This record gives sequence, structure tokens and C-alpha cells, in this order.
Amino acid sequence: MEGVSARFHPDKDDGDDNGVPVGSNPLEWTGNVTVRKKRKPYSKFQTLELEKEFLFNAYVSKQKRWELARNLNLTERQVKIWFQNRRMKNKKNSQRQAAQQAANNSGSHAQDHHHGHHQKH
Amino acid sequence: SVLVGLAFKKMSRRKRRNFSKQASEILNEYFYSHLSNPYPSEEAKEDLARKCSITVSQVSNWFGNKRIRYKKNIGKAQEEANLYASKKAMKGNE
DNA sequence: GCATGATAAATGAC
DNA sequence: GTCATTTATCATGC
Repeated sequence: MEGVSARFHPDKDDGDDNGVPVGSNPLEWTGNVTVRKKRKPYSKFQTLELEKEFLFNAYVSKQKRWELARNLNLTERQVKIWFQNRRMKNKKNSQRQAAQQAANNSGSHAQDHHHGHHQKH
Repeated sequence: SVLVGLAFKKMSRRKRRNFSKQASEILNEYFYSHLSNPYPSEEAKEDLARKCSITVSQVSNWFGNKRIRYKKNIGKAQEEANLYASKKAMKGNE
């Protein structure tokens, strides 16, 4: 049941203005609680299977989505959203790497860092 | 056409370092001086990030955490923080 | 022991 | 579809 309708738009009033003229609302943004499902972390198995599929292709077909949802006891909506969030995560990581490399090239360089983090599965 | 970010995945170590005292000061000042609409624009985020010596993502994280944690406290020591920054927020007036 | 920053599910705007 | 966000959870600092 996610048919609960609610809306909020933080008002893109940017810049530095904020006077909020006339009898404006004090803390309007605080009162806007959309009824949403409680965030429930996925199991290791669920995450691993999703990641495995993500390696093949970042975009999952309807058919695949249905299969994954069934095998992992998730809704198709959850699978869809998982891939969306995963693409965003991937993009963010890519940008972070690029930023760090750029910092190494035009920055004050020198010294390479050793992370030396070993990982065991 | 070109893909890059797809060969690594072992970086997830969630390390965390507290922001500098002055960085938190800057962020809090902005937050409480825009309490009616604590949603900085992308431009404002970049500006804050520059002043605080952090990334825009970190600024977004900070405001996200600040908003939700402020809501959960309305009617507490938050009021006191409100007063504190409200005064400082006053641009060169009087 | 909580405060705090970052990340993982989930929603909504566009 | 992307993407800013809300919310809970996680990991760490002190």
C-alpha cells in the first residue's frame, strides 16, 4: 500500500534570500511526514544476488526484475529501486575517484598513499 | 560508450572524521539563519563546501542529517541553538 | 555512552 | 529513467 499521496516541495528559493515575508510559516518543512515503509536492510544473500546481476548489466529487464523479485522475496518495485540506487551509488563513486585523481595530478602531488587494506571474503 | 566505474567494489570502509570546529560553525550558522527553508541551492552548497573545505556531498549529508535530527528535537536544546545563531545571522544591521 | 558523518532503503519530483 | 530527499542503520570519534 504505497498509494498514500503526499507532496512537498522545498521551494527552490536559493540564493541567500530567506526573509520569508509576511506572515510566513515558521517551520513548514518540518511538518510533512509521508507515510513510508520502514527502511529494512536487505540480507547478505539478497544483496549479493542483486550485485551479481548488476555486474552483468546495470539495467534490468522486466523479466529479470520479476525473477529476482521472486527468488529474493522482494517486490518488483524494490528490485527496481535497488538498481536505481545502485546506479546512483556507482556514479557517485566514479565521480569521487575522478576527483581524487584530479587532485593528485594538479594538486601538490608527491607521496603516494598506501592503504594496505587487506580484505577477506 | 565508455564505461569506467565497474571494476572495483571493495571500497566500502566507512570511515568518518569529524568536521573542524569552524566548519560546523559555518554550517550551523547557515542552517539556523535559514530555518524557514534549510535547503541550500547547488550553488550555495558549493560555496559552503569551499568555505568548510569539504565536498558538496558532505554538505548535502550534513544538511540531511541536520534536518531530520532537528525535527526530532523541536522543543529541546535546539531552541537555544536557534537563539545563538539567529543573532549571528543578523547581517550588518543596526 | 551518545554525537556525528556516511551509507542503505524508500519516496517523490521532473 | 535521473536525482534530491527522507529515514533508519551503520561505523566511528571521543
